[in-house]
Amino acid sequence: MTIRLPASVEPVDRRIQRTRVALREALMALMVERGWDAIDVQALCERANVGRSTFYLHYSSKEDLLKSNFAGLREALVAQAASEATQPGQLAFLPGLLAHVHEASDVFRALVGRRSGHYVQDRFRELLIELVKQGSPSSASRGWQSGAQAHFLGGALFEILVWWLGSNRPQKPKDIEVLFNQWSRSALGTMPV
Amino acid sequence: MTIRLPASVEPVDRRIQRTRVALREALMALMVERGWDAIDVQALCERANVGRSTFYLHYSSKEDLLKSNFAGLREALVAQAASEATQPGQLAFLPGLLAHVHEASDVFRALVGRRSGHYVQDRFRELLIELVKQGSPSSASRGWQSGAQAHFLGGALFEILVWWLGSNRPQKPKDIEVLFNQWSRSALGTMPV
DNA sequence: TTTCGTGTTGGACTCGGTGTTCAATAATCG
DNA sequence: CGATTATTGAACACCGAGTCCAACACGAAA
Repeated sequence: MTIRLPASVEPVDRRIQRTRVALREALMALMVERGWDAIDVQALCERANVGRSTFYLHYSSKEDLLKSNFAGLREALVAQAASEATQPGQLAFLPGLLAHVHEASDVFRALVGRRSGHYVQDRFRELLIELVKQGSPSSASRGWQSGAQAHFLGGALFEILVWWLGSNRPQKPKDIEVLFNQWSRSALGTMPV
Repeated sequence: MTIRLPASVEPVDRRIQRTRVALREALMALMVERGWDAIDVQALCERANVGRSTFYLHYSSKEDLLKSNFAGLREALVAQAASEATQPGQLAFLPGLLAHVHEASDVFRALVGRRSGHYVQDRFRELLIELVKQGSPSSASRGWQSGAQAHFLGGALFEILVWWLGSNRPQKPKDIEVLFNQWSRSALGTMPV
């Protein structure tokens, strides 16, 4: 159930690849141990062993760096959701997402936790909403309500994850899945109106 | 249905009151016209016509200023929810909240919109979650699930508001209320399990 | 291997905002 | 009125962002 990240293909020069990988890993590590807000470009470069001017040759800011790495996660989740058997009245990508979050829980805890910057959370929330929008049975969304529905479910899912990762009691991914499916039934249109 | 803000009582000296009010109003105005991120202490003081050193005598940062003003909104909403007739299976504060948001929609659009800082959004989301936690029928929350439930509903509500305020089509508060109540039924425990 | 092109480096520099201090001043309260 | 307390603005040190550039190092192709 492991989801493989980017492996993007475009760049040619090894030096470019090395610096980008180094910066990505530095970002992950620093996010886990410091939290987003406490990261500055200085520290990023020191950890990645990269010149500060080099950083700006690749990214315009730490936000830019994060955004470009998110694209990989996004693609992985979308692809994984597409290959999943679609149950009616459930979100296809949910099991995969939960498993992934469970595996890399320290990273996601950093992504979403209280110490993590609000910028990061926002990007992640947007990602979830978009996943819901693509993955939910469109039969239940009548016209203008579909946008609201995606926001409702995406917001709920995001906050459930926040709670889950912040909770000291170790719930299993399946527990969360059951809980979410149960609570979202009336929003997913499985219920008689 | 207008909700009156603070009018907090502790301070005595008029000068203190004046500067605090001026700073609050400057904050609101600047949030609407610039967005949270683009606000710095400098601008806050200029707009409020207050010395910069004076600012730091009252608040340690713009975050601090915001937080202390949020407390007022919070109390107002809680009080208003308490005076509302509690329907089973519905959130008591919802109509009041929606009306308030509808009235001051430009402020809330600034609070929650894309240009608004992520910090602000987070504070507001926390507020909603706490309101849900207090206002939801505790009968439906069995043990450890109650925290998850509050997060689920709070997150969903927050995102619905984001969508509403970002939507160009003018939905009425009542529309949103109906929508939310319908979609949250299975999470509020009104449904047979 | 050599050469050419390109990525990298670090240091210096400007810019802007932060947070603090202090003595002079102004307003409030009793 | 007089004592108290808040406000002011200027000066200051500090830090991180972002830019620039000449020297350098490394990778790719010949």
